[in-house]
Amino acid sequence: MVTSDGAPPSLLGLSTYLLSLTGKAARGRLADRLAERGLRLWHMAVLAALADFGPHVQRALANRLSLDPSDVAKVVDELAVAGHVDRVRDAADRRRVAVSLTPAGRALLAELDAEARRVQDELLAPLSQAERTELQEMLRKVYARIHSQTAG
Amino acid sequence: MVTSDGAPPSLLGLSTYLLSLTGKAARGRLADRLAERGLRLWHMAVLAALADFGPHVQRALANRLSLDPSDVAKVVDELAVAGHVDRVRDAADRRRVAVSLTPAGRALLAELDAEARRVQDELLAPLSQAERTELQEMLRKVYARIHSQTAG
DNA sequence: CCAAATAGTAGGTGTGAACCCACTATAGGG
DNA sequence: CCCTATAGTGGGTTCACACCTACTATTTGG
Repeated sequence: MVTSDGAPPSLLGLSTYLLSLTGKAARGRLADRLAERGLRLWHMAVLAALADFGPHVQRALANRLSLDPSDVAKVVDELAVAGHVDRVRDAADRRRVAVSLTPAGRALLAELDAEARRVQDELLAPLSQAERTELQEMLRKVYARIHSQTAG
Repeated sequence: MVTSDGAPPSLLGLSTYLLSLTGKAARGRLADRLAERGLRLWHMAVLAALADFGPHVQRALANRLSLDPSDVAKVVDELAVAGHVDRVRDAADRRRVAVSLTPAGRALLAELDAEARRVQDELLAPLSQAERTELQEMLRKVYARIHSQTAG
């Protein structure tokens, strides 16, 4: 009867599985940091979208982040209550709500970004700088494919 | 007001985030395939552990897979009902239950492995063979670190 | 000017995952 | 022989996430 530990090699031979394990670790650690501030990953994603592209109508946020509009409403609401984003009703089309970053939101995002980089340093510690760059590039390629498939 | 789509670059610049996105995609696709057979990832993990290391006492499975013993019981129960594993009460220590693969279970695992490789080919399509090998190695290193940290 | 489409929102559903506790059966040490 | 530890198990909790539906307010096209 086996008592030794260690994950099954036949699973670790599958990049799919390895990717899902490391992804889970990355997600989990990042989520933990965010949870300390009462936030979830989507809060950070929304802040990042606003920082990168400026104010969005909620519908646009939903499209960009591939998140359900009703879930966007909830996330935005929480961010607004906390003072990290502003919501202003569009005067021309009163159905629309423009969401924009507040200075507090921008500052928060900077902190979250720093946290994420700390998680990253910790997670990718066994990799050289060159390897990290390579990994980043490969993941980008893979992500681009996933994303285009999802969109198309 | 922004209307274009595409994820925020500031997120895609974080390997942590990319890893979590690609990991989610990998996990999701694999889980979908498994779901078609009424299985979840843990079922596959248990089958793989048994195939790689032979029969386990449930406690040992729990340790190896870092899964709660009570959850192991549930997964093993489902596999046993489906005829993929055998459970036999240890004669020497009647508290223990030895779990082993049945031929059906071994066959199932082979199919699941093939599915996983198909998912992998699809997911890693944008990468060359050399890159896939590199990715695999890097992920292994990262995983090894995660695993040792969790264990220690 | 009305019908249809659209933006936002409230509320609810189902699922996987990660835990936790209590309980039974059994074993083993003092 | 009893006390404690251990294996397995059933049951329940909490959480994030992905969805879906119904409804209001508003705009727009015919």
